[in-house]
Amino acid sequence: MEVKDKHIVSMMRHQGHKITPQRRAILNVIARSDGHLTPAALYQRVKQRYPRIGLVTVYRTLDLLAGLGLICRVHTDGGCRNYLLRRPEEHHHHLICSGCAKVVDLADCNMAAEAARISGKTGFEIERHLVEFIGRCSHCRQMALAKGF
Amino acid sequence: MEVKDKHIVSMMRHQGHKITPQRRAILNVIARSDGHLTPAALYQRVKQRYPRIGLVTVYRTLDLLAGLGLICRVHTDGGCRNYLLRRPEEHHHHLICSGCAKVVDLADCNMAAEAARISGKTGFEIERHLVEFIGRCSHCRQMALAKGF
DNA sequence: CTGCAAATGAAATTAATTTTCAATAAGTGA
DNA sequence: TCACTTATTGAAAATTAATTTCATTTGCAG
Repeated sequence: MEVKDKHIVSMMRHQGHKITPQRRAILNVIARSDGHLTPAALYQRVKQRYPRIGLVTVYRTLDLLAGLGLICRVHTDGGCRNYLLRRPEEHHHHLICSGCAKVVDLADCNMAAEAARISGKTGFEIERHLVEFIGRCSHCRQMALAKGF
Repeated sequence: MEVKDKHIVSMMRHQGHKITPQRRAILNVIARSDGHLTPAALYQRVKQRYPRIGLVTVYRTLDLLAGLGLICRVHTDGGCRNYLLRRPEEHHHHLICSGCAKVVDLADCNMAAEAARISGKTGFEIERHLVEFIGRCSHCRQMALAKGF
């Protein structure tokens, strides 16, 4: 049981969640993967070390871990299904309102220097990147003010 | 028919794809949305102006448009289902290998100044952001060299 | 050790996505 | 304008993904 695992376990306990062998098995597989996993992939892997596990437990545990901020989502393999028109032809970033879901395009990207720095540091050859900012637009902010929040 | 729509239509034609009224209707709805749309949401909206459309046509058209780079994906509403352990507790970015799917955490974020600049420019109050770099790790690059590519 | 409530998983259900295949129609060339 | 070819469509079916139901199990506090 690694230090990181122990930390996660104590965080879950602190939030009032029980530590079951299924949750340990799931956590183990996630922690030992150096890449990213879909629910189905995770289920296959967990089943090898804990064959009696149910798929629904995997989904539940992922939701729990995500809700507690103990796992991250990654987005780069094209499986996400939330779309908008590509308005600028050139490379751009997105600014998305958490209130009304409006998307603003941000055309001036200045990540080249950062990508080069990361490249030098990690040995990766960086092909592309994605950047999203999330916040409340001026309209949603005004609405919140008008409501007296 | 707006200029942008015309441009998209000619790109599709140039790639050998036919321009059907269904595709026009879908493109219209996407273009007029200032936010992002799931397949189901898009289908509901398209159906209002083109009631005979099939759901599968929506899926196919989205795949076509995404493949041609004419639409973008956005990721910030929590619906994406590709996970990895949250290794650094503090805020971090991800560097993902397009060859082996390995994920490297990038802990030093320097987007605060950029976020403030965007905030001043757009009136948004920015709450958070996400950044992913995609490229090939040194191992995959070596494998490609070893194969003679 | 006991009791309670959270957690589990099989089965069923719902939701999302894709395939099949007959019919339709976009677009080209004459 | 017409005929032809092949891409595209959509209903129905199928597959895959995700969630719910509910009886049973079990983690953990006292």
